[in-house]
Amino acid sequence: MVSNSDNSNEQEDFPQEINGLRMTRQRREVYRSLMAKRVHPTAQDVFLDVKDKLPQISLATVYNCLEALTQHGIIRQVHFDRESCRYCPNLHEHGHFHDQSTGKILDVAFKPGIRLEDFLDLPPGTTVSNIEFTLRGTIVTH
Amino acid sequence: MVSNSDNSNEQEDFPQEINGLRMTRQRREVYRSLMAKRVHPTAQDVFLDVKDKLPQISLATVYNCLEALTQHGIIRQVHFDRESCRYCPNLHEHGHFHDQSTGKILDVAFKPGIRLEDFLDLPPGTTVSNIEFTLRGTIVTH
DNA sequence: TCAGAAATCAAGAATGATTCTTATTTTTAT
DNA sequence: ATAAAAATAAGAATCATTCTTGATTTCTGA
Repeated sequence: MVSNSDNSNEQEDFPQEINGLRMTRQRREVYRSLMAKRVHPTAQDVFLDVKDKLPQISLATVYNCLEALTQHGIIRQVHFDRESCRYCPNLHEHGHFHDQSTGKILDVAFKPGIRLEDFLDLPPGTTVSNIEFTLRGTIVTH
Repeated sequence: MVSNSDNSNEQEDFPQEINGLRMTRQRREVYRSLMAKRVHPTAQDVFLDVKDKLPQISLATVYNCLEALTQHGIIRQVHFDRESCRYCPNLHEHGHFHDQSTGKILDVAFKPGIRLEDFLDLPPGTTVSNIEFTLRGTIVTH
């Protein structure tokens, strides 16, 4: 492995730790890539992007980093059917719209103040810990 | 292959065709299984269940049947993260709740008359062709 | 009714995203 | 500075799903 000894000191403008997760060189670049592009990339996409900065990084490490970031609540996974998992650094509760004409994936916010019970018939006693809301369609601009 | 010559006549109480899809012996049993149990089974689950009636059926055929039924709008796929795909014969617009204490998956109806724009900030010009709404959590019964 | 065409099926191989394993390197705590 | 713990790279393994192929069944039109 190439020397990583400057790992923790290189980036003075970046926290050493987020939500209790140590920001290693690899995790930092993976997170940076997600924040900079915001295109809901797959692990493969992130891998290719981060390679410019860290040419020796492996795909397995990208998966490890994405998993660690997800487990610590720093990013979220986004699933469309059983396609490759995508990642999103937007932590606000929101859904995702896949525009089938452009292929782009957009964040879709919930109306402010709305609660699940306002639009869903949930069984009584339900506690929801995780929500995934995905839409497909097209956008007509004129 | 075991003779299938009684294929189309065996079930007099079952339509020969649904939404333009010919109901073969295999498709009929797959669909029957989904309708009878309503537990959102995986392809593997359906395979094991249908084997009682059609011992010679293959997993690939179950996948083919589920795909054909899905393509003809007779059933729907249900996805939780990247777990095995599950299948649902309820065609009403609805979401799915995975109860993490029991492992059960429940259909969750939308409030009657509600529209997406009522609770979502969709970009103008959006046409939604497909919705997937999945929740995880627990239910407290007392 | 019968022959050829089209559709369906079974079985197993192939695919592809993700996870796992292991050896190495880096970081942390003493 | 050193031993223990954590993280990484590389490639093998896994597993749901799809694909391929040859056999079987169903359909269509003489």
